[in-house]
Amino acid sequence: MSRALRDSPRVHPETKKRIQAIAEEMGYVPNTIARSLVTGQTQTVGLVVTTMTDPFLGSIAQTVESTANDHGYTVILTSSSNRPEREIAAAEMFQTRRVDGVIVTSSRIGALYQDRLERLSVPVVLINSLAEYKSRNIYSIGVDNQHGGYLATEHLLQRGHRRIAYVASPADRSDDMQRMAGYRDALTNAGVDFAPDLVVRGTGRIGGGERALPVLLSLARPPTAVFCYNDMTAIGLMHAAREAGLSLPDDLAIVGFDDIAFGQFTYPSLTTIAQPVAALGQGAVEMVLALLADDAPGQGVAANRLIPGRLVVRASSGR
Amino acid sequence: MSRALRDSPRVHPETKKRIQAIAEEMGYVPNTIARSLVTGQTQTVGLVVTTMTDPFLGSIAQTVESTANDHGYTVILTSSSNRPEREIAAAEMFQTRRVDGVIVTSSRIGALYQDRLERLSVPVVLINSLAEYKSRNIYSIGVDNQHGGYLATEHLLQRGHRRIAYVASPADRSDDMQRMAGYRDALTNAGVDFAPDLVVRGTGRIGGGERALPVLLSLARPPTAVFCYNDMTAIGLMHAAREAGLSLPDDLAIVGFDDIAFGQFTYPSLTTIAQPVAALGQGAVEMVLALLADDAPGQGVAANRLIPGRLVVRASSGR
DNA sequence: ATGGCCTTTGCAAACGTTTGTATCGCACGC
DNA sequence: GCGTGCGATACAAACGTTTGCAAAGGCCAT
Repeated sequence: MSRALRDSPRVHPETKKRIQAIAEEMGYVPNTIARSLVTGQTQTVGLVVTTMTDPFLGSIAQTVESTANDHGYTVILTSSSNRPEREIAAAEMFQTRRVDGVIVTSSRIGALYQDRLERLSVPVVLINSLAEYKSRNIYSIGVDNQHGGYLATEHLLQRGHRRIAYVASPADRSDDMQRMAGYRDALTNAGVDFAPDLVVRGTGRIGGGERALPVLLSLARPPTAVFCYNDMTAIGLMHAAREAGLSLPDDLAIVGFDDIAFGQFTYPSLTTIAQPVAALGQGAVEMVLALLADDAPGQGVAANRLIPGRLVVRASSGR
Repeated sequence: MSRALRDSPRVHPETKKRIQAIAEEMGYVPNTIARSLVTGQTQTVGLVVTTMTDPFLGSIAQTVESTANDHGYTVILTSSSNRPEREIAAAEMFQTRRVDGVIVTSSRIGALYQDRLERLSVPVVLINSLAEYKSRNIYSIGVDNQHGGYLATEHLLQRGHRRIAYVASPADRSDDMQRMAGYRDALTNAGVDFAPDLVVRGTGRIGGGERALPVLLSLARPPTAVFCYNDMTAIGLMHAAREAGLSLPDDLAIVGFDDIAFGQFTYPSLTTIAQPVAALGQGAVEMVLALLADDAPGQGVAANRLIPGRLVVRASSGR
């Protein structure tokens, strides 16, 4: 009977119609569980996200869910809150649930975590993160952070700024390092010396940006412009600057990274590097699917991808 | 062997230890699929969210995932984008995947959709939404919208405002109607006549707030204060007002609803009604679990709940 | 030595599918 | 009348668990 509802070669189209009608009438609903047990496929991908509270990650989750759905796959959601034990637990859960693939966003992939992911022996695609070491079944897709950092800094340089600070993310995240590399490249290209004291470590969240302001203002020669690791940081920084009575963007020009929707509505509106959100979410799902379809890994759709970001000029970087 | 890994009564603790050690050594990972097939429980709840892009819904998703996880349940995510056909598809998917329960957020539950949900014959808990008609297995938890609307309006009245507008959500959503009822109650209580032209329909998103401004300003007697259906609407309205050269909050006092994180960082910072996000997400999961544990529906944890919101006073409503 | 209790071990049914193989009936062309 | 090919029909194994039942073995009190 399963043939009548799915296969074609062996069963006459008309009989198929008839059986489907009867099934419908009886209120028959196929049981994916049983199906999965025998086929060894769950038509399921696991998604790990650090926090859904961040609207950028929310957008990623949205496109991942949507394109997975379009391909007949279901998404199992876990949020790690950046806590390693939750990440490990998620990996174990994926294993017991026999997901067909895994997508991880914006996490720093520690050795322990990577080990777990590898042992799943299903395709793993990292969005905006890098594995610690090369691995057979771990692939990645991400924005070109270095290029983005370059664009942002170049933009500020073109506006005439020479003392440009960088408010970084917490630990040594790879995306942060790359954005900073782009920042340094742009400075060097313009003949501006890199000054280590102009790099301040934030948190990637609003509070980090707020706390960066006093540090920057206390410098002997404070910056006239700041490139921030992400929009949340930039928003925190702008907020603190306004509280401190600074006039934006005249006293301090600011550029963020991500292009979250709110950037348009901050005051002043936020100049930023737009992440190709749809391309990232969609691309990640398509990579997983290609790898499942046994496409040659590392080639075509299944190749690691680096997608350029786009400078979005608004008010916070001056006229 | 399954007894050794789970049950206690029949197997000696020491033997249990030994067997677990061997299982560990062999790299044995239990197969939830097979387990579900025989037990008829998937340890899974389906979550329907209109869009993950809205940070309020992201927070809800976050707490739902987190507490479900704490109870050993896994979350299957779907976002409906408010499209009925996706909601129907989600309900069908939940059925084929045999989820143990379903949580739906902020959706308007049409008759067709409700019918599908009912046919799942598993507990369904609605967050901030109302079913069209009573049903056996559909329960709800939500913020007390009417009370919230009352608090917001009362606050503006206390600030001396008499012409207070309301920017509503799109269709006849029940939460919108309740918030507006609270708004009217507060006006009546203060002896202020309700003026229908002071109610403008928005979209629940930023654009709706932006488009409401010209409508309000074109009135013969424009409002001096506005209560908005939600924070996104308020942010759009504030943005448009600033663009129009109005000085906030002096020219226009504004109150939102939800208390999304960004409200602290808008300019001016946003006075709003805080939703009890954690209580909603956690409560919804606990209701599903209580209903699964066969607790008497409608009583104790399994009773429909209405949780009060809280007025958060910031700058946008004036001093 | 016998019976009773407890722990361990073993076996098999069941869950709801997919999938391979076998059988059957039937119409067709030779 | 006979092989051929095709669609329908039937049957059974397999997927990896849980769970009930039976049997076996050890220990103790009688």
